[in-house]
Amino acid sequence: MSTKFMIIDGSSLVHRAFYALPILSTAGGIYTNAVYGFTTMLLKLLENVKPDAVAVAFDKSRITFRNEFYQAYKAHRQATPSELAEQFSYVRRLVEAFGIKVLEEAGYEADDIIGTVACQAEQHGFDVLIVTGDKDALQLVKPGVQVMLTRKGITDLEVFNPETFFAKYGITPKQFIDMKGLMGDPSDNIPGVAGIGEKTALKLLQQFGDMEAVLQHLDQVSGKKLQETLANSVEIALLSKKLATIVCDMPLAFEAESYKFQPDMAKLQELFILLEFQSLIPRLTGLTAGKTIPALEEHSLPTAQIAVSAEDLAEIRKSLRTDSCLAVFPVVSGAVPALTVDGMAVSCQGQAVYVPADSACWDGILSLLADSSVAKMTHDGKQLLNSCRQMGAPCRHLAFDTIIAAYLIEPSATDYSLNVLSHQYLSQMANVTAGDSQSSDFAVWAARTIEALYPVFRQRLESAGLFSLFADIEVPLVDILSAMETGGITVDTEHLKTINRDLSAKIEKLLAAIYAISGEQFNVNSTKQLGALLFDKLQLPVIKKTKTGYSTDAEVLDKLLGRHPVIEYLLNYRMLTKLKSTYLDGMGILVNSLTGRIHTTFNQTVTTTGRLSSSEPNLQNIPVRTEEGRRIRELFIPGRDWNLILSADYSQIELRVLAHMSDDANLIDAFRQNQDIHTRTASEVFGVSMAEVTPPMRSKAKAVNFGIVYGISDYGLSRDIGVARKEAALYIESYFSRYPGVKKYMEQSVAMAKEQGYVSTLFGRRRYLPDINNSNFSLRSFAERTAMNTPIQGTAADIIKKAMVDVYALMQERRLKSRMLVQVHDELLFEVTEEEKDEVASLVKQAMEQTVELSVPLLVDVNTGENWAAAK
DNA sequence: AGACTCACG
DNA sequence: ACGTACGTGAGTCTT
Repeated sequence: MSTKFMIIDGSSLVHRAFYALPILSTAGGIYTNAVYGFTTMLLKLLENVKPDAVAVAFDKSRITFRNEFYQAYKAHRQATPSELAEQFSYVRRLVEAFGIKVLEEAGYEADDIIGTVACQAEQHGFDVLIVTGDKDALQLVKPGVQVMLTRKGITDLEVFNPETFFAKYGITPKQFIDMKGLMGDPSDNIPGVAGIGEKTALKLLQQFGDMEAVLQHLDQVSGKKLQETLANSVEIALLSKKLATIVCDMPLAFEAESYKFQPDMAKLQELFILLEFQSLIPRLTGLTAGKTIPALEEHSLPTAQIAVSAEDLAEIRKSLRTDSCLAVFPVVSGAVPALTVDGMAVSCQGQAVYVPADSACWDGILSLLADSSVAKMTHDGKQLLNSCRQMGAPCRHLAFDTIIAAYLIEPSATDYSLNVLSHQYLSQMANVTAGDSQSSDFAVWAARTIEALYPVFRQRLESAGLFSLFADIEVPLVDILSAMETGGITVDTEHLKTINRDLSAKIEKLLAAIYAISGEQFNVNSTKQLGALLFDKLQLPVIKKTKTGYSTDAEVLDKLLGRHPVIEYLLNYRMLTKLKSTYLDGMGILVNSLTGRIHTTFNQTVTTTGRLSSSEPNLQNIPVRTEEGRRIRELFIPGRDWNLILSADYSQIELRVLAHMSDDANLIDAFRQNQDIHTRTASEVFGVSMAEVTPPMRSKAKAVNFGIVYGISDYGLSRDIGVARKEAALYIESYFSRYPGVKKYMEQSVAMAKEQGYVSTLFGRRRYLPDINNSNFSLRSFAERTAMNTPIQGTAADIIKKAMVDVYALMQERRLKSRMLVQVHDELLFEVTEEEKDEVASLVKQAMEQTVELSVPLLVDVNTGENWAAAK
């Protein structure tokens, strides 16, 4: 197989690109259109030609040896515009990052270097390809040397070999020089013989062969006039030919090794980011595949099952610099706690392999994962860590998770799949195997894509001030959530069955009573049928309507209480069936039959505020508000090797955060004195002493406090506490006059959102509010309330997340057996041993209260019990 | 798939 | 005059 040598006329292509593309510049004002055009061409060439050796030649100066004997050579050329001149240094840096040798010599044009190197390479047995936009280079075509010429623009390319050249021009490449000598070339200021054009030159050369032959046999030239013209122009003809001749014997040493193409992926990514070539980054990943590392080349990518040897992994390990990351992407099936790992793709600087779990060098992969000196990046680190926990293999030093990065950059997005991210951030086409995340091809693509996304995300995180939140809180939390999911929480299944039987009996009785009172059997779960009974047959007053009919929700039923005996039964029925279907039946089937535990999924990228969410089952909405509901909490018990459930919850964390962020003196005072905040608010709003606050006053004040946190509106408050809107407005006015700092803070939050388009938490987490200036009242109001609520809810979320990181680290440090089980926004749940109970209680309380220092103290209540209900 | 209802913070 | 309290997930019925 022959080896390919590609020589590019950098000067020519950059000029072409500059004039072919509209002026582009980065946000920082760097002009990039020529660099961009050149880079896309270079990438395309590397992809299509797959050269083994590459060089790029540049003109070094305007003055060359040709000026020595002909001053006017290229003299009338316009000066390079500064917009283009500035781009050459970036082109050079790019070429160097690509690991491509740059050629330039004082006194010579790029063409001469190209001619010289082309001849040398051809003599060394290379297949040479010259790429240029300058037709002059066509004279270099010969067996073993092809010229690729840009036609119009920069994408249309035409390849010439001796045959295709002759077919097109009817002369040989060597004669091309004679043509130019005779005709001249106005663009280069080559004079040529006056009065000889293309037709005549062609005729002469076809008859005589070359210029020298023409001049020696002037007598044989047809036409007296032409003979005279030529005779008078011998010197100028020979000079013109000399000017047009590309030098092929410059004194240049040829070292084949120095032209070997070896891209530096890290440098390239850096430059692409700098120049804002995001869309080109993924093209880098294909560059070196199976190319530069011989050990990998043998098992050439990307076939599905790749046998990888220990040496291959050693190569990867070798190419891992201390500041570089290993991208990993596991292929898994099933879910926690019955997860199977089929294999894993790993990639380092574009060199990727897929290793099946049953292959000989799987241990090599596991040792890479366990090696804390090798930083890992992945997409969905929790999945990776769950996989490792499943195998009982440690995975150390998770440094970057693209799913978390994408979430922090854009928390309102709903789809953080790699496919979407590569499209969104790398402008990459959808991966064809994307539907099959089980496939090894997908995994290899995924690992490379993660690497390509890394610099983009890293830069975005840093420029948005999100990196510390990312690296110090969110990424460490990934491992903790994985541990919590894998560990699970034990459920008392016997007790579950008992409660379920009990509930079923009660529901059956209620159902019978409902049928008896209403005089008909119907589906009570159907709001449509229930509405027909209540509002058509029984003629009860319609309190509220929904889009599709009558509303029958608890609020409506509450208002109908006493108007008909069936209402009370319905309310109870609703409550009990909810408990049964969602919490007993629904959760029951999710208890693992082997471990007796439930393994929820904690989602770290769902909420727009920064909170976690929990699903399958949702352990963050286990009933607590009613007596019947609290029985569900009795089902959550410590595992066999533990003794107690410990619960630690922040007291009024959101209002404390508000006190801190608003810097309201009155609110701060309330918390510094550790007063009952709702009583204090009642005293302020109603203008009475705290001792005079009555229970209804306190309850109203409590609603006001909630309203404040949610982004208050008189309408919402009036609806919640059942007073006239005017009265609600009065409470709000009164509140703000007593807490002016809070009022100012809320106004600032909205103003900030309107100005910069987003609001942020104490830790820098952002939420964008595109509707904040919308002319639609409803949408705008919603955005305004969000602007008030998100910094508070989000900061509280930041705080408990940071506390989890602190608590987990301390528990590991002290090698405690007790384990963190669940997070419920302001509460952490643990299973603890009797011996560790006191230590964990004080450790947790301390860590949670001290994780951040606010202008008011954080207060954590800790309780233990034999189950979740008892730990209150 | 969307609406409704209801569980939690 | 406008018309929603903020953030979630799950079960059930209807279309």
